[in-house]
Amino acid sequence: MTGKRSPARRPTMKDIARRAGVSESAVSFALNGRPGVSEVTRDRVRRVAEQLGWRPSTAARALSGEGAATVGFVLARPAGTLGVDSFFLQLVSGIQEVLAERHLGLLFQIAEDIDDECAVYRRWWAEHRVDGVLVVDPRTDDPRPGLLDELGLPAVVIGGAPDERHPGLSTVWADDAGAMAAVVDGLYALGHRRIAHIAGLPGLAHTERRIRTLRAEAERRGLSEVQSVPTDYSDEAGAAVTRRVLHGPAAPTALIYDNDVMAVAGVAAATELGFTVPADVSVVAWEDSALCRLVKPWLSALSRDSVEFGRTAARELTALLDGGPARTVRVPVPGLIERDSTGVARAV
Amino acid sequence: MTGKRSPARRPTMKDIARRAGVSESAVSFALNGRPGVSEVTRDRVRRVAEQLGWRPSTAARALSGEGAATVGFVLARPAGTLGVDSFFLQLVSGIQEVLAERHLGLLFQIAEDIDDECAVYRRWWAEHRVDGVLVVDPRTDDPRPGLLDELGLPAVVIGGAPDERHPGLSTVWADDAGAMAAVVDGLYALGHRRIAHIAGLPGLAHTERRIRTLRAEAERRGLSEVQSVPTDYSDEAGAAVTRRVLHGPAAPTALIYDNDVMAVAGVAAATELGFTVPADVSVVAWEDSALCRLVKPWLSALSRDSVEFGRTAARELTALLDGGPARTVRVPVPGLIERDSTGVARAV
DNA sequence: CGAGATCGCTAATGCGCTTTAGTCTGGCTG
DNA sequence: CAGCCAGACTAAAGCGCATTAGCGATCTCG
Repeated sequence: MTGKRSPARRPTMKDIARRAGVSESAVSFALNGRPGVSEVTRDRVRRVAEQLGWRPSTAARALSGEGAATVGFVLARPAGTLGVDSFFLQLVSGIQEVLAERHLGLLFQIAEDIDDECAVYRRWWAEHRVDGVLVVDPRTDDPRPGLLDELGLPAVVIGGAPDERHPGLSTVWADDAGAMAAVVDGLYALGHRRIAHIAGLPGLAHTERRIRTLRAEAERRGLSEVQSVPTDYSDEAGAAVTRRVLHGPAAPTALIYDNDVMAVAGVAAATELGFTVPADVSVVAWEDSALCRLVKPWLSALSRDSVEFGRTAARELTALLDGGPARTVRVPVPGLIERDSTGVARAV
Repeated sequence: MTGKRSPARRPTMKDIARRAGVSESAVSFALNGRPGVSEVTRDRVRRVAEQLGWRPSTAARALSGEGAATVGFVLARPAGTLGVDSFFLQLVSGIQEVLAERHLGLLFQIAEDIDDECAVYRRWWAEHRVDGVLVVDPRTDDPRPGLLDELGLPAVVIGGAPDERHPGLSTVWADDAGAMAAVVDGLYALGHRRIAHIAGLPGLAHTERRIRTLRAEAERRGLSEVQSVPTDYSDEAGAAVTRRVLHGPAAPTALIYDNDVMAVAGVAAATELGFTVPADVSVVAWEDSALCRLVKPWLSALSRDSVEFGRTAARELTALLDGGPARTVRVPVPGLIERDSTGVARAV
């Protein structure tokens, strides 16, 4: 009879205690660096632990009040728009890097929508699963900060503007208002006066922020033919909106897309309509990726270091878990990489 | 003095017991559907639990032998090639769907390389963090199945051919040998006799399988000018290899790319060299995605349902966790979606 | 009608760890 | 030399849950 699984019992502190000839408490003291044991004993215990390949059971640790050594990350996006941009994997990659150093786990979950996401937080909290969470895609009028405050779950909001109503949360964000201003500056300098902004999901804080900033920048320069059109980030939407705005006599001469996928789809759509990029219309993608250099012409894009963004967020969260104060930190404004899709505006 | 965080204590079974006027054990019996309490009491307890918003502490559960209610997923790929294809997020999305139903958490980690990945498994096991794991990117001569067997950690290998040496592991895979045969069939029928296969990472089981199958198919038809070139999946490699194989007098008339990104990069490279797709050279991408319809010409691609793939894998793992036997299940062979990048071979 | 089975429930134990409250020894002080 | 105290360590309790043993009360059947 072969057993179901080879047992391979994991060593516990009791095993260490026995082998080292001390009590379990001594082992605990020794391994956690607290006073109560002599240095000699501490060393011996450490050696035995290492030799046995001992690692603390997170379950037991969590149960005795130490926290779960895990942070949570929920992604609430329509299933269709999931794999399209590379931003999230890069972000997660950066997050991981920092968490791994401290042996913190990352509990990952995909949710249907924001209510579902809130339910996940509640469950995680009740189940004692996570010590803190990373929140992405902050919205205008977002229910999550309030909930997390209420639950007392440490959290850092990624990509949101600081929210003074929830001083318990940290925020890590890039000033896309500044980036938008820079883009408009550049386009204006090239002679563009009619600009369309194919925006992302309405309701997302940064979408609204970009739209607001664009409007403000336009007003500041007396441009009246500037518009923002929200989408769902999909390539279909990008193409459809492109066709729509390009239709008619006073078509924009510059298009700003809120992600790379839409930009690529938009270029294809524009080309089909007989527009040449950048001769007839300039294109800027808000998010750089391999994609931007996979198509012709190469896309000018706003580039940021998403991995570093993730690292920063994770660092803020660990600081919070260590009992530090909530902070608001700004990561560098995305920079415009000028490639082949932007040029001097066609003479009207 | 405002406390650091609002306490918001989570309810425990003791609270329920008190409110329902029964013992803790009765509560446990009631809530877990085991015999030992009357239906009346069970209902009452359930109601109280719900009203209190009680959820079992996974820590406590895990400690009392029930497992951690979590499965692990490690991604070991070079950081650069991380966000490029949409396969993983879709896979994870499918996995989630199944896990969420059973309230299983997904612990996600990115590793440097396969040794690092093994270390992660060891740690997870020792820390009692996961009940099972999902393994991707199986390799020829893979150390992971052996390790997982040794640790007694239930696991399902995603995308690997069945491995009779480790009967404890389940396997979920698509028969890409069959798919490759179908692709070659199609290309052959279109008159293609010289085919280049821009393959993925060498050492990955499915890369080797595809290469082997292609060779076999070529031999079967007496084609001598068929080659496979392994790459690192990056767009740069895709472009570089494309330029290389297209150079010279007997250039292939058909190119098979092991992912969508390389295919797109390859088309761009070929176009630069003066080749027209599909007039001069046909292109097939092994992995369909939005990307394939973002470029001109639209790419013919092998399409599979990655989300369903993930679902299937997760289902197998949960079956394993329930004590079921290890199984090998095949998901449907990817189907060739013929779009605009494949055509009749140019007359030689 | 009494012995055993069954039901509905409670008390107690253990999972692996942290932490508090001791215990004991040796050295130091007055 | 009694009295104290610091240092090194142990004993025990508790975290939230599952589980086993146990205990009356009711039921069943010979």
